[in-house]
Amino acid sequence: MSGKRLAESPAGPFQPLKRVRRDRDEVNYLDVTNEDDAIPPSPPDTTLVPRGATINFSALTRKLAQTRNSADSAVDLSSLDAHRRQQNVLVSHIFMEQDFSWLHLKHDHASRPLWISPDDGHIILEAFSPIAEQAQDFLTAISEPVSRPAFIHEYTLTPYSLYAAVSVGLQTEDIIEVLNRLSKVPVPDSIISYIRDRTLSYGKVKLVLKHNKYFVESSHPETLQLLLKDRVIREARIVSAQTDTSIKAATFTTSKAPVKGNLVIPGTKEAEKKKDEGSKVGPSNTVTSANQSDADLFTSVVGVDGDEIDEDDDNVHAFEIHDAKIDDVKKQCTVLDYPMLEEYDFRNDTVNANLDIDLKPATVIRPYQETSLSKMFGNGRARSGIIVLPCGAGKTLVGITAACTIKKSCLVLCTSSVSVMQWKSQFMQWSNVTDRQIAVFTADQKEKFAGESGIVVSTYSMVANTHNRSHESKKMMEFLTSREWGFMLLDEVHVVPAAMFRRVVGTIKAHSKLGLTATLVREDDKIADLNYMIGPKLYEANWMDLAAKGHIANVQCAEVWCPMTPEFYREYLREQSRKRMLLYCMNPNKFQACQFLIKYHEDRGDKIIVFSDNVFALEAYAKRLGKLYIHGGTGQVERMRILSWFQHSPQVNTIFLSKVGDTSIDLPEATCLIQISSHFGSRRQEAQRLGRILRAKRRNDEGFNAFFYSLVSKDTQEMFYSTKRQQFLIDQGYAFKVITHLDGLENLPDLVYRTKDEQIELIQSVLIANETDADLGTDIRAGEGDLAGTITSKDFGPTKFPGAQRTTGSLVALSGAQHMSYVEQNKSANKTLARAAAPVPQRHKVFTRRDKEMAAARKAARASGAAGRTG
DNA sequence: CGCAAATGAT
DNA sequence: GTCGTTCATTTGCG
Repeated sequence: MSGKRLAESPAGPFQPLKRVRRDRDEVNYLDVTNEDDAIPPSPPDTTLVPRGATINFSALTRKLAQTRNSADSAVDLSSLDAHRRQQNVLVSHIFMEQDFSWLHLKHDHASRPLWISPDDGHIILEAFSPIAEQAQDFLTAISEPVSRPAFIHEYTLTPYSLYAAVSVGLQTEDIIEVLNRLSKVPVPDSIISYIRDRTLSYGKVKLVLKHNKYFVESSHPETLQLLLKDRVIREARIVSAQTDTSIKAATFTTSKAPVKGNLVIPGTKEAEKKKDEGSKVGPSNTVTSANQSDADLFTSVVGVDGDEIDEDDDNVHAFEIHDAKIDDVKKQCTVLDYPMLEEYDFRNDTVNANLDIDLKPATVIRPYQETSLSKMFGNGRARSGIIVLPCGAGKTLVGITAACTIKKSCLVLCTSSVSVMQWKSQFMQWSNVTDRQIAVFTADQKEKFAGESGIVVSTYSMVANTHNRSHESKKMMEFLTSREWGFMLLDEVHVVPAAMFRRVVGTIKAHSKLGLTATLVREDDKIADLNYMIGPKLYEANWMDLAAKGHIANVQCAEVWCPMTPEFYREYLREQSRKRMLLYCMNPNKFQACQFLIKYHEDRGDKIIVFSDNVFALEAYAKRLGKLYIHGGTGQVERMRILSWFQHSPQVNTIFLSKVGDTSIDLPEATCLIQISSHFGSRRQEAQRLGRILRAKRRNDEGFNAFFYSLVSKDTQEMFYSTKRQQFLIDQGYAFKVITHLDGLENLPDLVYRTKDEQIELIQSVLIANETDADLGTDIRAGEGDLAGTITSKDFGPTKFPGAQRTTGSLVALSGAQHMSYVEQNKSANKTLARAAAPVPQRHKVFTRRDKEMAAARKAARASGAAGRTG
């Protein structure tokens, strides 16, 4: 089935090849294989890789991921030869275009896991290598992961990734050295000079706050000299009395380079040890577990002693600059290709009051959380930067731990007010922060913390908003902007590059910033801006690794191809693009597939979330299948009620969600996710949705899986979008299966839209709804309140409205009293509800109440007719 | 509570 | 490759 997909993708991944070194041909390839350290003829068949490791790795690795499932079953030992031949045929034409076979393999290349492309700095990691995990640690530090499916990982060296590498303390020559040790071929000169060039200028300059003064700091005085040649930077400099008296004007203040010292990140094993040892504190340069693991990497992989890679110069040099000109200097440094790292020497900050918080004793953080934090606090200061962890992997706890390490005033920003509340409660849960120390700042609540220092949790829009501010907000904003913050925590940091939100970075004075996100991708090109706005990416977890270690769920991904029924496809071809969407969403085959999957997983005991971007489709599906749903129009109270039913009641196992589910709703545990409408190709959204089922609880059970289905109508635009959306997940190593037939679907009792008549009815309702929505739109909504297309989930629960009058009105509208065009559609909707309600053996009280209300409503409607609506 | 306006992501 | 629609969020006001 995957094969079919391959065949159908028009261009395939192999088409857009760069035409490099066309003169290369078979001869060169043979030259290499004839060397004494020729590749062994037996598996693992690395012989394929050197020729395949040419270009367009992304496409290749992605395709490998997609075909992995079929390949796995197809390849056993007996057919390995056939498989290899097949692979050769598949990729052989590539070598005509580009060939690196002139690179000399080291004699022991088999034990080294890396291939490095001389052209573009792409690095291929053999993930099946025994030292792959250590190599991966190193690669994540120095390069960007491009694609990480099961066996072959691809990384790329970029200026920013090297910037990040330097910022976590790696030195230029060490990077080259380790790379060389891991590589099957000597690191190409082009790559060496690339690394030297970039690391020479990047990460050499730091912005440090010391005793409430800003310093531009560097280990290299000549770099500071260079920067001072720039007018903007020169004018920002404060020439202190001390330097004035010295003979040379260009002398900088000099001090010992900082070491991590006895800084202990709370919640780590180190912290435990400290507690046990009591007062016994080692020498200032204690080796932490994080340092230890780094050392392990270098010694085991590289064979270099830890001492050798220590910083060669212990002195740092600095000049002071004006507080007010920080932004200018930062910008200018970026322009000059010397982006500044921001570091906060919080332990020596005596000006800003300490905040007395700590993690609760019982709180222990996970290894990868510790690793990410060790990147941040590696040298005893707080580095600004971004940490990327999948949803459900405990981003919040990382942020809280960071705050508890810095122990200064802290500002937390998130996207929605729901998140604000969650952050506050998480702070209360994991740390010993008191109610007086933590305050929230939203439209509803405008608090200030008591005392010198504290935590404020707010939203981006609250801080970014410039006009139309209420009096209270103005006062609060003055409070926020007037003081210095030790730590700014940016939740969902990928939103910050947006025009409005990026203002907050400028308006708030924070000494260190930490951005958290699960998906560091945007569909525009603004994501790179984060490098200078917040800082480099300090750590990015590999989803597959976390899943393998049981921290997040193991997810089975599948794309279900639903053929369009002839009637729907005819209309699809005829309609304009806007209505097309609705048609392929409402495809009866998709409807049935959805019903089948829900039934199947409910029987297994799964909790199921169904996503639909399209609200009309969302409501239609939910009503037809008799499930609860939430969309943007659903009130806050209603949402909470439905979510808690979903969480606690064994009768409510499926809910339907619109885009609201993407962010800001803290969804309870779910183990199965179905997408019925995902028409725009947003990788972030797809990843975020998948993240909804990653939260691990029962995940340590052997063989426990979560399920992710994408329902796609065949031969429509959806196919294109679906592929685009999946890219992020495929790069994370997820394999999508393609399902074209659901076994047993035909035999499902109560299968919806089984007959042609019902399908015709559906298509008519779709077309009519489309028109009426466009024509009547707001008029009807305003006049009738709850029209068929606009009612929300409140109709399923106890109604919020005081009298039965309103309920009656909405149901009369539902049954289509006012427009003939609604009759067919809504009669069927009512029938559906009634039918779906009846056969369920154990009724939740929600439904019994609803049944009663509906019965009463019908009775009232019969008795009073349309007149009843006027109330 | 409902509305409008602004903004964001696609 | 680009264009634009829709649905979501936030805020303050009446």
